[in-house]
Amino acid sequence: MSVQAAPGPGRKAPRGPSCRSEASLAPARARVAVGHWEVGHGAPRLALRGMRWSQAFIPTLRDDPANAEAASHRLLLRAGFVRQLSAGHYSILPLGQRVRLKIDRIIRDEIDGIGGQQFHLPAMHPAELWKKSGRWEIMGDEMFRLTDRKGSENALGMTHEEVFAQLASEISSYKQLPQLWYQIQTKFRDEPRPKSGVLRVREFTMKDSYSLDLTQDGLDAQFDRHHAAYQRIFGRFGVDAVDVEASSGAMGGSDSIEFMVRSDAGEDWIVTCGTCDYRANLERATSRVEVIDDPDMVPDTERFATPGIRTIAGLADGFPEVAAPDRQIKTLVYLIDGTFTLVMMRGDHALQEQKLQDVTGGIDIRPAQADEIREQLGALPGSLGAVGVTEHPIIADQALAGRRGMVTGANEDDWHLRNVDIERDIAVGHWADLREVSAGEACAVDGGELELWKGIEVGHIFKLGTKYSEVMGAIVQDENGESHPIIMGSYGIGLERSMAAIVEASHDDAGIIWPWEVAPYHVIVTLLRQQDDAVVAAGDRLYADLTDAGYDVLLDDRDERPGVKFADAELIGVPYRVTIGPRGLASGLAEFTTRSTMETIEIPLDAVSDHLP
RNA sequence: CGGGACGUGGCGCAGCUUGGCAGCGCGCAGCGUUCGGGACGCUGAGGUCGUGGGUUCAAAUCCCACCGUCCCGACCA
Repeated sequence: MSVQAAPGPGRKAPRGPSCRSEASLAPARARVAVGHWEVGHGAPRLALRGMRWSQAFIPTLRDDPANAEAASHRLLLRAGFVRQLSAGHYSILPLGQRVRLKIDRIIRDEIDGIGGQQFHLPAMHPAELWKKSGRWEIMGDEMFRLTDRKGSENALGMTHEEVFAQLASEISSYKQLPQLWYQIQTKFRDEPRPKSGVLRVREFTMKDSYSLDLTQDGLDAQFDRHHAAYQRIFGRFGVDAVDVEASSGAMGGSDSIEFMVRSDAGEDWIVTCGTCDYRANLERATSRVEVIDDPDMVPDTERFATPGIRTIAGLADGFPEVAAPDRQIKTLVYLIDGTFTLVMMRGDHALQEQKLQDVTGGIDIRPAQADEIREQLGALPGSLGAVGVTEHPIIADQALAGRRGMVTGANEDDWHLRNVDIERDIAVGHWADLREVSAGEACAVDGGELELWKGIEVGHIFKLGTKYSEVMGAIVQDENGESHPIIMGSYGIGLERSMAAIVEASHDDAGIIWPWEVAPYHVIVTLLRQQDDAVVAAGDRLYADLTDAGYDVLLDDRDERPGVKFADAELIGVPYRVTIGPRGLASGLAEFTTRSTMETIEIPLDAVSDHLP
């Protein structure tokens, strides 16, 4: 049995002998509603209030929905936590909302705990604001834009640096700093491809905080406090969120740390060392490159015919003595904001495009097309090289520094050059780390073996600097009367994504296993034999007592067979189940089942709360 | 944006090749039997077959266009 109709307003308890239960429940509910809603820092429990399943809208599905690949997608759908409205837009159902509220409150608890002040900013922003920061153009198609009746352009906020920085322009003295501002708001991003249920969507809730400081030291301190708060937050979510070095991407900024939950449903690759604590996003990760023995001196470069050869492997096969892959220069061509740019990698190394974007500061980066390359260089990919090229910028990966005796394309199809001495023969404009790390390589820190795994980004903190405060005029005077732009930091956590990450990390074949602090209910009281007055009475009493004690309790009072109730309880993932049936009740006993282990013990009915956290 | 698949009661699907009463399982409603791991019987309710156009006596089925959804890739605070 699964789909339950929502009760109409004022509808009474289900049929059956429940007058007594209503009487006993009423005072408990009223007290819970006012007594447990407000939660201070370090509150032991985040209680909401109880519910009878017979009146709840918990549309569980008996079968797996089609079109749901990721475990979190499948389970959140099947267990009745979310429903899809359209691609990238999900309705959060009551169970999901309870989890989200708990996530929300844990976040507020911890951010308030480091001095955060909560705001609520508009989701829709005037275009001018984004034009001022330059991001009206930078954000491109990823920003939802709309025109109002007056013809004014607007955007749906993807993030709120601009709005907060504009508010910060009202601060004029160092005496008002530092500040920590945050909000929990809906963000809109026109993702080209929403996927994996609630993991990658176009409309989602984010906690975004912004630190405002006079000095770099102040920023560092707030950054570190956030780092610690995030570790506490994800700890309370019950997930292992690994903090990794990251690229700050299009946001600019320096230090950047992402919090990643390991999952194959994730979309980021993370590199970790097996023997030390080095860990980084693949977009940023480095590794130790073995030194290649080069000749001290090489003769002048020399053309040689390479008919039909277009690949690193082909050249290495054809000329094994001179053109091993680590002796070749791979020349890639990119258009970086329209500038035709040569990018050189060692033949056996791969380019990490995000690194290229980070070092060039480019916004629009794409590989050049064959015809564009032929027009500029006179040859097609497979025969390209940078020797003698002076009219285009050349960026080289640092693994090529100082190399001699290299082979590269001659910018003429079917011809290559040998004896290339990079410093001597190529006008490298910029050296940088551009190489993508592979699994099994040696850690740059201690030489340990690097591992690659997929993760879900649930949080990201980074140091913004003064970019937004400068454009928005958030300038303060220090104690000497000198003006300084406020130094900002930016810190985000995705709420629904966190909910999905928790499910990814905590489920089994039967369903979700909610960690205690984020569980929609702490306990489910499962009644067997709905017709048995004694069972109903005992259930009502336990429900009232536990609710009274501050637990979130779901009373499964549905007239269903036991198998259905057990299966549903496991599916929605309530941490503890208390089963009351006529068999045990005769001797005052109930069954107590722990969802995570599925262990069941018999305990006295009046001792249930002794077994709860 | 490129490649692939799909769109038929709430969910999962068949029917389309070969045009002719819109079906099945689950779920839902009523009655009865049952009741500690997704019961059973009987009786019912529920569908613009994604949308628009075309072909035809007749379209879920054939043709065209569009829309939507999912998967892979590109993309991506």
